Amino acid sequence: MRLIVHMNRHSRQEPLSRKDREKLARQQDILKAARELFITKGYRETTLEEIAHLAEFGKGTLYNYFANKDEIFRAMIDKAMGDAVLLAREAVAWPGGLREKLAHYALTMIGYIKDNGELLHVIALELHRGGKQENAQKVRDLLTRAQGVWEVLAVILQQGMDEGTIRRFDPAQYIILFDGMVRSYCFKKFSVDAAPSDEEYAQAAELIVSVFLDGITERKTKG
Amino acid sequence: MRLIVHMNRHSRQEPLSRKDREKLARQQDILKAARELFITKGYRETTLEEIAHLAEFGKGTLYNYFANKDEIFRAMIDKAMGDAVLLAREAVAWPGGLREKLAHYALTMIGYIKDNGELLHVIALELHRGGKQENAQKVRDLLTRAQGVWEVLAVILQQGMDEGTIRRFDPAQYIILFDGMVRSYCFKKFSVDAAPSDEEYAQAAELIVSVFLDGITERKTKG
Amino acid sequence: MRLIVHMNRHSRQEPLSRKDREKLARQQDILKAARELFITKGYRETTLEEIAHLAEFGKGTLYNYFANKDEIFRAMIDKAMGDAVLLAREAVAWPGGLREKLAHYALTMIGYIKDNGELLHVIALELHRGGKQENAQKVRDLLTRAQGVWEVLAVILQQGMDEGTIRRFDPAQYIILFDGMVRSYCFKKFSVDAAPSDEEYAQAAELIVSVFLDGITERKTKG
Amino acid sequence: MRLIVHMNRHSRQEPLSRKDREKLARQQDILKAARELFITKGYRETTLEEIAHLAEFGKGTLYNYFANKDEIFRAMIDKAMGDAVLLAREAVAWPGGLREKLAHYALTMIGYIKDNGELLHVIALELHRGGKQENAQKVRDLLTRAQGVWEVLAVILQQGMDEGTIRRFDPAQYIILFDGMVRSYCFKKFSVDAAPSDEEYAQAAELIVSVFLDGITERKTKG
DNA sequence: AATGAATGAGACTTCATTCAT
DNA sequence: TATGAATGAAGTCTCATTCAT
Repeated sequence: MRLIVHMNRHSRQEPLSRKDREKLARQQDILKAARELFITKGYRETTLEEIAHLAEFGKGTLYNYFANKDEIFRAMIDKAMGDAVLLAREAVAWPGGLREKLAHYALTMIGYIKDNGELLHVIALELHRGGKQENAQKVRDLLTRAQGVWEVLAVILQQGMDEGTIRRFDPAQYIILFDGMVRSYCFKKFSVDAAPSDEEYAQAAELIVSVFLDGITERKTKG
Repeated sequence: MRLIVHMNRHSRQEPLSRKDREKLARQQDILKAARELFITKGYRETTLEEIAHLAEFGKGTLYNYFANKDEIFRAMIDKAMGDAVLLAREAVAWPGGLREKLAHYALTMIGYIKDNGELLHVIALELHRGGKQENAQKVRDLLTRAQGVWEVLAVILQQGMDEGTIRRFDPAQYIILFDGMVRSYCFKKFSVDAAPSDEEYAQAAELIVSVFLDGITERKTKG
Repeated sequence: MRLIVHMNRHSRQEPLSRKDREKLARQQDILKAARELFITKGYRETTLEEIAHLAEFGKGTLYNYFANKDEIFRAMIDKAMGDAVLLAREAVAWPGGLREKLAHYALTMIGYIKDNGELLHVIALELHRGGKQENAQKVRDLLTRAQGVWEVLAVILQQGMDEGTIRRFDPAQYIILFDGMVRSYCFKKFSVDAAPSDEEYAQAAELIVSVFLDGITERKTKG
Repeated sequence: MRLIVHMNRHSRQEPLSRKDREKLARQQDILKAARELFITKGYRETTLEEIAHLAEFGKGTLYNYFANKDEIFRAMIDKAMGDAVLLAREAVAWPGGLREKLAHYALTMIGYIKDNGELLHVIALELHRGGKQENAQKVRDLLTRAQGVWEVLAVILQQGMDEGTIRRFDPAQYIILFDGMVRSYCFKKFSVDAAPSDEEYAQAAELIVSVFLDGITERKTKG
């Protein structure tokens, strides 16, 4: 069986040949189509024929780029997780203090979820399963990457703790709660409500950060 | 095609005949089996044969109780959402103040998720989809019920706001954030970490409520 | 995966239930259809749809009786080899001396090959391959059974040697040559020539035995 | 569709141009690769990609030399049959008497089968089939060539009969039996036993000829 | 009412063949 | 001429659903 090399940002930096660049571009096209369908229909409910059609390829062509359907799914997740980690890193590097960094993460994450829809849910589901099958290793890889996001974000909190700004506690646990709020907000917004405006997103990000940092208890002398 | 009436707690309260009661019991047996499998394997990955086997019925018998596989899934979700609403109602009625009610909800919800695993994720996914297909109505029903949970919980916050205990703001939005934290905690705990103890759950519930009410900012003079 | 039990003559002798008998009968029907097609078209060239059609079943029904295509092939071979061994045993028990026993074997074998066509060739081919794949064990089983035929026949020669009737030599090697003559005759007859008569078969059997025992050299004082 | 002319030894004897010679050479390369794969894996199991790879060509290039996969197979068989006829001719011309000629044929044939493996089986199968399909003509061609081998060998026996050395009988029938012994020996040796030595081959050839000429009956006064 | 054998639509995957480069 | 990416027909296998018992 021919080995199919998935080129991603982790490859060495040599300039790619035209051939390789085209191959890479086509892989991305397929992944894009697959992602759209996986998100809206789910993994099993999406057929290769649909993916091929949306990517404007013949059914068999997919197999020139990915070994099988599973591999497409895995590659897509890989990319999605990588993107999420990038967002987290971006937030860490964001200018300003704790509040600004978190707000930036919340805002960009909302945009990410808006674009990627239930992809994270789909991934989460896959994560939870497969413990039975042969994908044990595959699942473990995903978990590792998922934790990557939290670890990166935890750095922000660690800084805050070191500065004495926030309570000293396991930053990972805090971050998970923060992340949960962002996701829950998005779920509600994108499932139930009509499509909100950009401004609304900014407000939501502020709200989430505000609750996360200050809680919802009313205080007489705030600040 | 013969119409199959699903009897659930929303039916009118006339006493059921023995026949009907038995039928209802068998339906519940099937749903129980289906839920277990749907949770661990997912909808598409679960075959009717497996459900029938686990419910200790013949494959064909399922069709005496449900019109088709999809109907089983829907009924199961229906039941799960009903249970969640019950939890929310229980929390509202819980003795004590805001903090106690929320803590109780968090704790029971953690238990619920522990027992029901990814069921909520599965439901969430279903909610998100189907806008394209014929299940539009079905999805809308689910959403309505999902909102039911939040609406019930929102009552707690509304009381707090009326008492002046917490900031005046859209209680539904707050509740969504709270719910998100609970879920995110569970996801992390049940996916990544080893099975935690009951005590740990209680601490987690306290933590979540604490963050929700007070935020994570360090305050010199707390209280 | 449900285990499919292949019932064959090696099963214990308990009376089968009606269900089991019917299942067995249907298995045989499928095998019969498969054999016919495998013989005329070869293994890979035969589709499951064709087998199902010839056996007057739906495509999926085959899978109620055999785990997969390979299993059908194996079961068919199993039966064919078993039949061949029976022929050999029959020859050993045939009344008369060496010449009569061999003639009987040759005659019945010709009939067998006439009925089973190139089945033995197909088997032989499969035997030769697969050394590369996972069927190593499967192939070894077949070889064992194939040798079974020769071993049984070798008994005849051994008796002849003990009586001093024929030259003392490895009986297995002799038998292989004898078997080869029978097969070669059949190949020529059934491939090239028109369908011969029963009488012709009898003569052929005599001829083969004659050559095997006496050779083709002209002798002045024959007998 | 462009017609592809297969050049083989049967073409007229005009000197070939360099172009044609190169084309011929490339065809032979492809056939060599194909034969190796067909023998070990079978026709259907061998992909054009594999053939192309082994022949060190691109996949599409094969179509410059052969119309399709089937044509490659046919050409390969054609060559193999031609080789077999050559062996038979060689045997006829071999110095010595009947016994020596036959022994030589047996020995070289064993070597041929050793090298060509199940090729003859594959051919035999093809011969047997196709009566149903469109390859009727193709099969008839093969049969004609197959008979060619026997006809050539029959000449040897005919000579023997004319000399009074062997019984007067249809030489073709005798030859078929002889051929069968050789093949059967090879089948057993190459399928079941470990790889034998050259010396063993020589003994086997002697044995086969001995049985063929003298039979296996013990005679008090031999010669 | 309960069953499970039968069914065929439809999924994934392979691969001979075409064709633009 | 040489190539291999693209293609879709065709194959194996699964499984929701039906229906005779």
